Amino acid sequence: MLDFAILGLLIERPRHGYELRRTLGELGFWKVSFGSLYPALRRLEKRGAIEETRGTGRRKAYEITGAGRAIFDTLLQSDPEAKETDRGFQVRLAFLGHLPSDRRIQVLDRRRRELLTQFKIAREILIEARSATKNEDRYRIALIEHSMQSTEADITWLDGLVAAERGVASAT
Amino acid sequence: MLDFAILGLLIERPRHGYELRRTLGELGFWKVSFGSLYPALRRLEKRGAIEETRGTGRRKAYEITGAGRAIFDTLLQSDPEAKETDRGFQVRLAFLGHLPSDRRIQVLDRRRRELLTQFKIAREILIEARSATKNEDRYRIALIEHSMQSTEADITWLDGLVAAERGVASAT
DNA sequence: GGCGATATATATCGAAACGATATATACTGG
DNA sequence: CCAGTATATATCGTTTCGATATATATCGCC
Repeated sequence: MLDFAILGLLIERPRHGYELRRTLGELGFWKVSFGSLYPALRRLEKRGAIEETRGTGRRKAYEITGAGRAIFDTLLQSDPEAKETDRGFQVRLAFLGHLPSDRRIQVLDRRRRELLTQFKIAREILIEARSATKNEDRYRIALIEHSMQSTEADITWLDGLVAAERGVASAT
Repeated sequence: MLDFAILGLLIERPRHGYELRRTLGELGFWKVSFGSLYPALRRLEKRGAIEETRGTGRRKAYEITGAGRAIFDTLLQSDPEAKETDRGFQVRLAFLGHLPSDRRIQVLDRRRRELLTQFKIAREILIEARSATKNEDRYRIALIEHSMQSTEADITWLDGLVAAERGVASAT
């Protein structure tokens, strides 16, 4: 997934390592560690997906190659029914603009179904936990409740994205 | 942090590996993989923090030792000002009942400050991103907005926990 | 009662990511 | 011009992941 994210950012324009890290953090993904980033760049280089070109000063600018674009496309088009991590979805979402509108809705919809399942499971667990409460489990209960609330909010947010997408799709 | 979580759960009662994994997932932490869990158990065993005792059938029940309790306490009491990951906080929260009330508020408060910083940073980034919009960055903007909303909701939730804690503290 | 399907349970492998740390260079204020 | 901070690359050991293998227990059902 890190590879996917790096390639996606490099499609826009060449960037150096430190900048990739910063941008990744700014997208709200996660602040990837150097111990992840630089090995990832070596990896992509070895696969011929990116090329190093000297930048100003100490910087090494990286450019995406044709092969890199192909890899990005494969990842972008990959099965919308397959399971995905939270981070995986975030990265996919960030580059969703590269897909045609109907495919976008597919991706959003799958995510919605996943979250709904999670929500239902959490609800079951909460009922269970509440009935077996030992008083000092207060914070455990709070944790489960909060995870439910977050999931619910995420679903609502997704609904908004789908609605906006349909609006755009029908307007064209 | 996984070690911390395992010890915390084993303090209540002996559990076997699979059960630990399930419980960890139910607490809304994360569904830890077997490739993390079983090595973690070996690690803790080697440190003398836990002991294996045959359970029914194929199960191996693990019990916490005195040394294990000591390690748990050290982790629990560790510097409330140190940086912590999201997961780290979650685990700490789950076992917050083991701390006295005033220390609990400290932990919640530190987290609140961290989230507020994150929120402010996200706001800056959003302003920046909006002004530089290239239309198909729509989903990127949405991602940042959503991360802000989530952080905001988390802060509100924390405020509720602090209020409840103060209520309990003053009621005693 | 038995049998097939599913759930439970432990384990391991290679790859990926983490967190800490080292080091060098560029920028900035006094 | 020089000290302090921000930028930038890199690597080390450890942890975690995701996939997969394998064995046992349990449950539905004819």
